Amino acid sequence: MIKNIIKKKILSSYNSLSKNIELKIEDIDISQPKQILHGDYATNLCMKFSSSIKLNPMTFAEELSKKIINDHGEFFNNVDFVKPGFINFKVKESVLNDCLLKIYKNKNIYGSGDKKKKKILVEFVSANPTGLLHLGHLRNAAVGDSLSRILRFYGYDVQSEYYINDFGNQIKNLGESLKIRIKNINGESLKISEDGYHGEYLIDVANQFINNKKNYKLDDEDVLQDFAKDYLLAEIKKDLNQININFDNWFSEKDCIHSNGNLDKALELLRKLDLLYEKDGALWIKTSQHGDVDDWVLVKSDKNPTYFLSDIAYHLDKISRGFDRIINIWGADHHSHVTRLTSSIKGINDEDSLKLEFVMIQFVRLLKNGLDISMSKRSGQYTTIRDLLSLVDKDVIRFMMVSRSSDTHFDFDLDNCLKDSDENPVFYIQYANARINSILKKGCSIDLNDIETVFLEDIKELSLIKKIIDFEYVIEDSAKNLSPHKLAFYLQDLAKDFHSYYKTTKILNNEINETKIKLILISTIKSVLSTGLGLLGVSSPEEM
RNA sequence: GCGCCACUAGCUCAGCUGGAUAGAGCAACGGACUUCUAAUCCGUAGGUCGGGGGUUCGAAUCCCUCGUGGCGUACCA
Repeated sequence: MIKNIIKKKILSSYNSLSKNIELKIEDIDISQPKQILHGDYATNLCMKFSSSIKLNPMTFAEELSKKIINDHGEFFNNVDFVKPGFINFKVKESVLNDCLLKIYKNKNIYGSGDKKKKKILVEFVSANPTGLLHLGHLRNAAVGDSLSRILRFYGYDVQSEYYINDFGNQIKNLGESLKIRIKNINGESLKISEDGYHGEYLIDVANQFINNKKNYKLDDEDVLQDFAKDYLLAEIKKDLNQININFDNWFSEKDCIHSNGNLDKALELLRKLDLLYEKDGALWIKTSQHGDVDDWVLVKSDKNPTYFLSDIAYHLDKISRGFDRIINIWGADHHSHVTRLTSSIKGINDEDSLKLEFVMIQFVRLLKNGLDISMSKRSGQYTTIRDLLSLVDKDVIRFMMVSRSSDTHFDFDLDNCLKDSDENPVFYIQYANARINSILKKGCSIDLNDIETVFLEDIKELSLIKKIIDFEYVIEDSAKNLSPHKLAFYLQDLAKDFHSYYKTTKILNNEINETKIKLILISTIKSVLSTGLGLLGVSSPEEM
């Protein structure tokens, strides 16, 4: 809002200088200086365009800044030009106050973007239904869900989707492993094969199977597979639900790809485009023609399709559903699949390949007492989400998992998260929210509806208003860069500024008008905090 | 070998679509509770942005190169 207003003012002043180059509003960048003495906002316009305008940056900045302050004195307190050619803006206090009041009156929707009329599909987690979700899936889940929420809030029509790999070798192995567990319970001493599933959870599944399927026989593979898959999928949903994640779509590979003839359709399409060839009895795709270093097998010499063929068919299905953008959130261990898939789609339709976007999630390690406990010693399996939930609050888990850039490795330190103090940023933010709530409750008899103007001039209050104004840009930044961690950092900043303000300023005091205005300020902060936390899937308790 | 990601304060990390004196939290040190929640605040200290080159008015940011670590590199999924 405010940045756009500034851009327009710069542009109108620039235009009246009649230079040889025409500037567009997109050419103007507004940044926020780190140093307070540089003002509230700044632009590098004069350095950026000095050469094309054929003026020394400082001369240009001097001319333009003088013109701006002359034209728009009602908006700016001050417009400075400084070396090496920045123009710094100090916005009038009344402008900031007007912003605050406007935001307060729209606080329920503040920060949300205009409707974009674009559909986005965000696919994430998509763990095989052959076991419980573990640490490796957790960061993916948190990032995917937060991102979906942020993009939706920013104005996109977003659908979240979980792709269920319920077809192929893994499921076959699952069924066989279950069979052995059932036989074990019945007294047969058999061992699960090396590529089977050794986790103890299958013992539970086996017991359930025995109880639910009276007179069962173990010769029907499908029955065993389906039972195990359905059981584990239900457990996965349960765990996701625990951390506040609910998918819009659950997409079954078996039902929506294999049973629908989508594999053949994909092959037919690829064949028509001359992207296939046979070698050594297998069917290959010419991905190397469209950016990959290698070609890949789609149908093995034993005539079974590879996973990659299903993946292509799946993405063709996504595309056919009319999404403008298709975002895949994948573990970094799958990064080699990115080129493979985009090359395939590029071969089919280059424009479609542009719709594919990827967020790669680097590994998380779980630390306790400085030691890596990602892998449970007892079972040799990764720590499950369920195990983690028994140790750490779900809000802390959700927040911590999006508190770092996705493409950096992340050590999740349990010791810090178990403390209810400074080291735990989630409590810090929630505490700010709770503190505000406490004041609002105490002052609930005060009517704020009759306030028509606010006038705050304390430096802390003004910088809080600016911080609130930032929220809109943080959402934009997070959405455009697919980076929920930017929001996480912002919320910590805002909470910090509030705590500091709280310490030095009495909100409820004898001066009723002043109290009202301060209440408007903190109530807006509370609203931003809880909106922001909500976008990260974190709750905002009213009391702590 | 090749590819992807990372390397910034003691630790964990922001900043990377080039901008002003490189930031935050924790840890360390020193302060603040007759106060709307001290789960808080204020202050001090802490840096060769992995090394080296280049690009330009300007590089943590872009390019090249080397090093270190993680992850990939299937007719598995």
